[in-house]
Amino acid sequence: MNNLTPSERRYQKKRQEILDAARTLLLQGGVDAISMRILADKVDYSVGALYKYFANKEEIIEALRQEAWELMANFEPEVPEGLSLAEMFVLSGKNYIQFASQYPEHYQLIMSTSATGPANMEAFKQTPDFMHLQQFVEVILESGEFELPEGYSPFHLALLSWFLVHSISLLKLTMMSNFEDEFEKASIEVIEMVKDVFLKKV
Amino acid sequence: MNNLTPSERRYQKKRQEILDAARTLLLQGGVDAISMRILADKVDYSVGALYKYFANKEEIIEALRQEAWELMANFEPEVPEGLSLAEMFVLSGKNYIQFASQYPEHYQLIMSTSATGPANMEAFKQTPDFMHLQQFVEVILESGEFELPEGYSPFHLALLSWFLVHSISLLKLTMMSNFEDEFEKASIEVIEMVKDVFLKKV
DNA sequence: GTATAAAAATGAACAGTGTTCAAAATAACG
DNA sequence: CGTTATTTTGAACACTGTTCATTTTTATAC
Repeated sequence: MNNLTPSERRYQKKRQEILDAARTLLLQGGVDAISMRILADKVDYSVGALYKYFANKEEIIEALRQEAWELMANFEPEVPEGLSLAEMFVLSGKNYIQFASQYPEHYQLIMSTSATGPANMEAFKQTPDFMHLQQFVEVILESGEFELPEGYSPFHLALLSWFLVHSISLLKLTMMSNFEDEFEKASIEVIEMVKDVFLKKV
Repeated sequence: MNNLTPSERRYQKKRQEILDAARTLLLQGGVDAISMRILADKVDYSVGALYKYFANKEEIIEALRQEAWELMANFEPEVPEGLSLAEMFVLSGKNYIQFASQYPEHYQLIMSTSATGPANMEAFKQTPDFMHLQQFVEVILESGEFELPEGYSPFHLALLSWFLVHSISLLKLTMMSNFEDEFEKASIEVIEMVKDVFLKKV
């Protein structure tokens, strides 16, 4: 069941302990609050010892970013029954925004990916969350509830939707943080307008 | 004409000199490249002397941010004659994105406004660039080229447009920097789709 | 159980960062 | 010129991430 040597087990345990402390610091004061010395204090270690478990600070942050991605992937608030696909379109937008609000540091960590982004458009399209979004958009279009103007593909609508929720989530945490409730309300109205304007005319 | 004392003139001149050097550093390596010691070197000053001209580093950055806002406000690429309002809608989106591409450090400086954002929605609406955008949207709607679904105001369309160009500009500089051309192409198609879907049906 | 070899933890040191402040140099004014 | 203000300096403080020789701990062999 456990084919690791005792020393390997201890190693992994300590590594996780460091990561736990780093996550606590992240949640307390954002990514800038993660300091190697403070981190060493929290896990009752010397500074230098941390570098036996992680090559550098960025590797710790990268591990937390990975965690954040998984957190977002597994974030699935309850979906009420009996909704139309168009209504679910709005709801899933709300859910995305809700995740960012509920886990602001995690969300910002995910989005501050200045280092490693997708290598090309194809790689971005295969990002789990965008792929999921595009598939959902395709379902709505095939159902006939939504209708695209001539010359555009589901990809365009998925990208539009992603721009929306991405913009709203990030702005809510930064520029619009002084009036986030008012901002979110207006933002959701915008999503609803997008829904209405893509609804198939009878 | 010049009612400043010589000492005041020298003071302002030196202040500008510091700001010029700071701008150079900004353009070379982004906001993180602005270091007080390096800055002092560039203007041939001691570190401490800088603090007679600016209270702290953030005040220098804030001054550069102010400059960046003005730069963006005065950024008006040539507009071809004989375009329809709908076509101008797409073009002004392109122009916004072009500014961000042409002045990436300035644009990111503007958008990294985690410190000072508008105090409330009303203040945001009166931001020069958003006000300009909303007025333009109103013109298109009044002309009859665009048509809104029932229950929405020009504000909603202006906000949607702003979300789009904001998202595209920022993503192009960060997450999608590995394939910015491909990304911009797809992004503009999204803007065109938004144009098409709001076009008044005959 | 003890000696030996390997792995891990330490704490000082290095090169940075923004900021402060007493002391020295310069400018302004009577 | 002498006195008072102002300006400039450079050292110091409290941080930051990272490295490394030295010590301590753990694992292995006898």
